[in-house]
Amino acid sequence: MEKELETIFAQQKLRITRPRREIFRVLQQSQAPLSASMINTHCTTADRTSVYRTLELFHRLSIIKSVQFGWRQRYELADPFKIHHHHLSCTQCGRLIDLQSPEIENLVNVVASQNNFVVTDHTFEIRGLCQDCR
Amino acid sequence: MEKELETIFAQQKLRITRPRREIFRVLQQSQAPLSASMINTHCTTADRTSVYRTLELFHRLSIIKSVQFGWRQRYELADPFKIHHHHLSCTQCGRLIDLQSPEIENLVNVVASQNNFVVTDHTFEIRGLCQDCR
DNA sequence: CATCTTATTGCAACAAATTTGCAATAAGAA
DNA sequence: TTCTTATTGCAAATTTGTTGCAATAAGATG
Repeated sequence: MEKELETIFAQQKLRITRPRREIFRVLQQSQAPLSASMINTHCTTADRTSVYRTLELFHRLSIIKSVQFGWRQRYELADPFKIHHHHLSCTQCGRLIDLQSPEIENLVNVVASQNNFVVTDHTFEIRGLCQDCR
Repeated sequence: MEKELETIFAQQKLRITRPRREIFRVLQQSQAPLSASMINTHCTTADRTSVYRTLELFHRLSIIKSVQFGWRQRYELADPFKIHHHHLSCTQCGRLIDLQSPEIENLVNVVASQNNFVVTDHTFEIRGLCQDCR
């Protein structure tokens, strides 16, 4: 996947730098989505400022996507860098269940073409109470 | 819909106050989702603090929901107060197209019951380039 | 309608999160 | 190895979000 990163960067005169590598790795090694400040604390070398700037860059390049996490937002790697999935999220205990569904992928395409949209990404998330908390 | 508000509040010893009314109205009159600070500037009487507190309260009561808007998150009225819908969002120009789809609603229920989940809310969002920006 | 209880507000002071300007640094092309 | 310039780190400024608390005002009650 570092391979893919290089490809993306190569073109638009962007450089693969140490902070960018580190932030990417942090995101990659995390199971759950992370908030900006969590990413911060996981980065030993990259400066706070770089984290924010990199996060925005990654988002613009669709390398990461942001997802709802409780009342706030967090980030995780996007499609080509992670197996595409969605979330079932328990509002009580915070549990996050990954979910894959061909039907959704399908629906995305149908809806998009109906609206003349070129899809780059999508999000599907169900919030509620999990088995244990219901 | 003010009617519904009253019903919700009546029970749990909550009061319908001026700031709460104002914030609700601001949300109601807005086409697009608003950020906390946008809501702030639209409120003439309610204090910043009240806005934050009210937003959290409304969220807990499922009166509003938060949605992705570009890189950040914004709020809009939830189901009973607005027709349930999803978003097609253009990453280029920021355009937001409302979308309704019975299939999604359906899928939500199927997936949820497969996982023993009690659904309280869900999000579906497609990001990409709109007709004009593609 | 006056009164009483207490949920809610506004404010001021904090604390945390995010942004900006800029000189120093280091990718990566030549 | 050199050179260009994208990117970084740092310090300072802003913007966002939070907390404690006395003052206020919903709305229940008589």
